[in-house]
Amino acid sequence: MVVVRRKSPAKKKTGTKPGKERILDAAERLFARHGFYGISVRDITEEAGVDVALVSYHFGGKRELFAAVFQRRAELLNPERLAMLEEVRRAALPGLPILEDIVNAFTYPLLERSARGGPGWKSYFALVAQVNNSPEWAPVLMTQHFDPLVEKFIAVLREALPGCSAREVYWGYQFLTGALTLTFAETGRIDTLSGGLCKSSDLDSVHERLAPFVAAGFRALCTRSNAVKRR
Amino acid sequence: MVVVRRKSPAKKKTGTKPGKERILDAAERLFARHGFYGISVRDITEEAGVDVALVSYHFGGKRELFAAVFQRRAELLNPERLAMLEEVRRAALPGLPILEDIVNAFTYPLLERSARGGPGWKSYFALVAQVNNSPEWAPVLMTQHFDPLVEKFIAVLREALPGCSAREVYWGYQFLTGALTLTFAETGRIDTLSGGLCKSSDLDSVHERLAPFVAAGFRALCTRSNAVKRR
DNA sequence: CAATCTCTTCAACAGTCGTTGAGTTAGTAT
DNA sequence: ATACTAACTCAACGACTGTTGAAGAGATTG
Repeated sequence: MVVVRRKSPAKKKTGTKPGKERILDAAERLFARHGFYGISVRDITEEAGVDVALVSYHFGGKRELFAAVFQRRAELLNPERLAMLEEVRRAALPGLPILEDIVNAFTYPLLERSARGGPGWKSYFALVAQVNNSPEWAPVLMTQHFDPLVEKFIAVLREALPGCSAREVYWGYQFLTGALTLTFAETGRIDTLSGGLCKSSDLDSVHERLAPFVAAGFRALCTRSNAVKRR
Repeated sequence: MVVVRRKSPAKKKTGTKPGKERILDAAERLFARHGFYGISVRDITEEAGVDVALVSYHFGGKRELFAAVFQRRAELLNPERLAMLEEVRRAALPGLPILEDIVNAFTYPLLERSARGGPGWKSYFALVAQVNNSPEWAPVLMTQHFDPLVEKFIAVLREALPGCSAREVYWGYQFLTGALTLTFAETGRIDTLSGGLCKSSDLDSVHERLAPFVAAGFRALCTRSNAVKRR
């Protein structure tokens, strides 16, 4: 990528964060926009105001830095999502939770942080969007950091959809995660398409709409599969 | 990326295609997997069995090659999608087309070619998936090559959803395109998640399910927005 | 004090990057 | 035959790539 290079060596910026964290923050921002190969370690360390060699020192190499960026916030996120899922389940006892609440437990902690968690979270979810759609990275990073949680969600979804075949639930989950991650990419396309009526960054609007949309979709898949069976 | 380099200059492969087309084919395959920055022009020309300089000669540069790859099949695709949309509209006269048929006109030409159009088409849609989720490329390439068609689809969707506010339709379209493009990425994640029950490459399964899912989602958005208004 | 440790800087490495200009080939038009 | 052109090869350009080893700074520990 084209980046204006500082002529004099970039000294530490105003912040007093240690170099390791500054590198993670800068890498998050830049990887989110241009992907793993679109950014050099020098782009990152100059943005962070530290020496190039620190990437190898702290992380071992560029790939490991990428993995560390991906891991950092996943570890903060997943316990909260799991707790919210359990809470939804508990609150519905002795009955079963409704679909909309399950979907919300899956999406709300993400949408909330992307909307109001600060620029770091915003970048992070844009990065997740790219990784999730990459044949090269998704099988490694998404599977490693998110699949254990996803399996739990799908188990609860299946509980809430008795009589619905497992395949329908898996495909429904695929559509859900596709809709969600494109939202996180915030490419601004819906802004221009709608002539400014909708804004990519308006994640509250997404939060209002995604659960009803997806829940209705799940129910349609189930009635469809039952109709096919009945034939 | 790591690629085994041929020591002796790679001569033309068995095919007799002209170099320009061979470059487009190779670039499509490699860009789809590793993105624009993840592939060098030498990776491409060696895969194509032609000289490095031919990229600059035929296309002007690497970026222009990327744009040409993206454009080539978009031009073949969009007329067919538009014709199918018009056909759905005409067949419903004097009434309005049903949602499922509109969604199918949008998705079927894509899913059909990705499933049975050959490896070139498969790579192409995987590339579209990555571009659509990239803040760097989507505003340029997606907007340029697909937005005129998308606007027509959204216009017909609004006809078929009378009384539904425009914002709901735009958000519904966003969820649709997110679900669709993640499908095209074929990352294999649903395969491992489902323990082999579902396969990323099984686009017929997607074709059966996407229209019912999305149509139900659209309807849910509309009833939701009307419920909010009525308050 | 000296020893040790972590964090950081600096300079340099071998290799790869996209692009270019000059030259070759082959086919067509004049 | 000559001239022209499009398609292609070859060698090289300067810039940038990720990584490394040696050295230094500063705090902590013995």
